[in-house]
Amino acid sequence: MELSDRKRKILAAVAELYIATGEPVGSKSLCDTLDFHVSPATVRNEMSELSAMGLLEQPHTSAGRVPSQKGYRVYIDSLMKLRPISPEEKQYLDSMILPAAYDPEKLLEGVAKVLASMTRYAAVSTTPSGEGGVIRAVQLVQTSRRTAMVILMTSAGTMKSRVFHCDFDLTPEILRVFFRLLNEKLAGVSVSSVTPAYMQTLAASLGEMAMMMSSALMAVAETARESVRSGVCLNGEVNLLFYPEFGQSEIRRIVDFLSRPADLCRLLERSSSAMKVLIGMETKRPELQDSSVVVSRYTVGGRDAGAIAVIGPTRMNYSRIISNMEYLSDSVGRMLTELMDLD
Amino acid sequence: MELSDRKRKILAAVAELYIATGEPVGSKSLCDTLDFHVSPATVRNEMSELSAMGLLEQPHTSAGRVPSQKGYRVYIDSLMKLRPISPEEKQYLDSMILPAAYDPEKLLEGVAKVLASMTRYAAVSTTPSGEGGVIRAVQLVQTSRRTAMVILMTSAGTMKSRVFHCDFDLTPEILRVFFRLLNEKLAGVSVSSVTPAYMQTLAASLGEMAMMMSSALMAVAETARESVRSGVCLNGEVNLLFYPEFGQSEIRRIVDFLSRPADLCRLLERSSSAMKVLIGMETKRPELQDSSVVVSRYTVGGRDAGAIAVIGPTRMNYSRIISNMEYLSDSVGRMLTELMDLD
DNA sequence: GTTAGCACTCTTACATATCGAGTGCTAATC
DNA sequence: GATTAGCACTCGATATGTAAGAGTGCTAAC
Repeated sequence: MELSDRKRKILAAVAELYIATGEPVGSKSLCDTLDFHVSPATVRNEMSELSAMGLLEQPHTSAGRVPSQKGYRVYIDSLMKLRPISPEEKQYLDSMILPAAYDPEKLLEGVAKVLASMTRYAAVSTTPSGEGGVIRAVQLVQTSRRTAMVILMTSAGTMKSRVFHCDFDLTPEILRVFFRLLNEKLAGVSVSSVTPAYMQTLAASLGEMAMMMSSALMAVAETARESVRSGVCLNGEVNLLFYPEFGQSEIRRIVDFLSRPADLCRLLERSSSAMKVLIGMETKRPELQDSSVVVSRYTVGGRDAGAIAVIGPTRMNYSRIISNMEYLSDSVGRMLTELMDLD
Repeated sequence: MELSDRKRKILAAVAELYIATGEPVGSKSLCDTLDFHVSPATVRNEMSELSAMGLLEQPHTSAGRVPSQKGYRVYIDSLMKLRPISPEEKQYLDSMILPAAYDPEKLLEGVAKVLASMTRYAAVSTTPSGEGGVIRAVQLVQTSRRTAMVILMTSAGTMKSRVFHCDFDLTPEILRVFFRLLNEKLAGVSVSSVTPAYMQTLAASLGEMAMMMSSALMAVAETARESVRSGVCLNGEVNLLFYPEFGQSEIRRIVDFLSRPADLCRLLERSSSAMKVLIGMETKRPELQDSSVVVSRYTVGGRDAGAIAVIGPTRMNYSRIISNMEYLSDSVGRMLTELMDLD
């Protein structure tokens, strides 16, 4: 179905006005915002046709129009003008994420936080998964008399740490021996294969040394497990309170959904395009039928690695969100790529 | 003012019934729960007197009674029976915090999370502050070709890490030299004195070495700064949505308050007793006039170090919360004390 | 001191009336 | 043929009125 130029302008104006105010848009107020002169009656005729085409809908007969999901789709895909990110926004985003730039986990946590505070919606980020990568190095540092930290780096750019405790006093000597041993045995090994069972067999081959360091071995297994899983950071759920279209019960349902990492991850799954907008039921989740999700995937070293996303009401400021997210996922990708130093 | 035994029982019953149901309690339903027989009329007379004493109040004339802030105070201070924590609860709490037992930050984060999920209220925890402590050790570990992690441990039991980036390739040799240097210069130095300015003067004394490692020096200053500050972990704000006495606007006000770490910290400030219950306006915060806060401070090595807290409606299940929190703050204190190995 | 009885109060729910925003349709106009 | 003014109509929002019900306080009897 063709859309006349005027219809396109009207649809865009309805979308933008509704996004800005949250009120259904009537023919009269719409006329004021159009850049060409027509009477409300004409606008009414056009809107009536847009309704017939399924692009606009009315909450009730005597109310103004609101974009339908299909309407949003058209608006986003072909009408919306992407407002490029402003220098101030850029600077703000940079200042918030740069301090954690070299620690993937902290970085993605920071990204979720800044995204939530900037957009005033709920934000999610996933840390890159080490799946498919191999262990690049294991570090071992004493942190107190009987505790030490294991740090495990993978070729996929992940870095996980864990502190463990021993029943005897650690010495630099012990740590050095164990460090050499760990790296000998594990460097180059695929992360996913380092399960507790694998560590068990490794332990068996170590003789009495293994007994001493069983907690360390378990800590390594644990970091490996965490490296494989991609972590999910959630932030700003409470921002949803600020949108009157969400009642308490809706927010509860949404928040409940967001608190289930598995479901959340499925929502962010990789797709053909880096940027994806899911409107209402396009999410295929009844909990999100009145929400939209903007997902932007980032790449590390040219490979898809994780995603950042924003969840808010369908009446979302897509143009602003998208430009901010493009910048952020780009930054994240660059930072993490730099960390990998594949060279 | 003396309270007859019967009045005490009635006040306690009103409090408990109201806490359980959220509905103002009337004389009739109250009669059913009392363990002695009196008629509703008698109960009414007693309740009327309790109202006159300011221990109960009525939302409106034709409604049941609700404990006043003073009423809750009396209930908590002298009527409430502390239900000891159950083995199942203990096990659940342990299972959630043990994995992170040896990392103060992760531990307190975990505590806030488990506290929120267990109580269904909002939960806060503060990480121990290193203020007044001295630097015990600085560790330096390579994490990739051009990045390394600084880990700073203090005598107060804090441990902070940060990854930094260099413009040249790091070698074990460089790190070893720099490690020795850092520990020579910083071990035993008071954490609070390690400001960026301090690092500047330190750098000056290092000659060309300093130029190379300025990012490392800044990272150390940064970890020192973070060690001094006690971090605040917030969790479960959205749980407040489940209490009908909070409307959207109240929740918004509360959440807004909770998002200001400085204000939040003031609320948790140390006090004479380890466990403190603040009811409504006792918090001295208008945002929390309908909320209660239960604060439990934990000690590390015998010294007050931080706090965990729960924020919920005044109609809070104090008895359960308090016993859970006692156990948790005790566990945290013990774990962190073990970490310090002051010996 | 306790209790039954009753009038009174106040909230809640439901029905009814009114107002107004916004529409769709028709007929006149450009 | 497209545009517009005019107007009847719809339906939500708001206000008002009534009835039901929960719970009280008071009085008088036990």
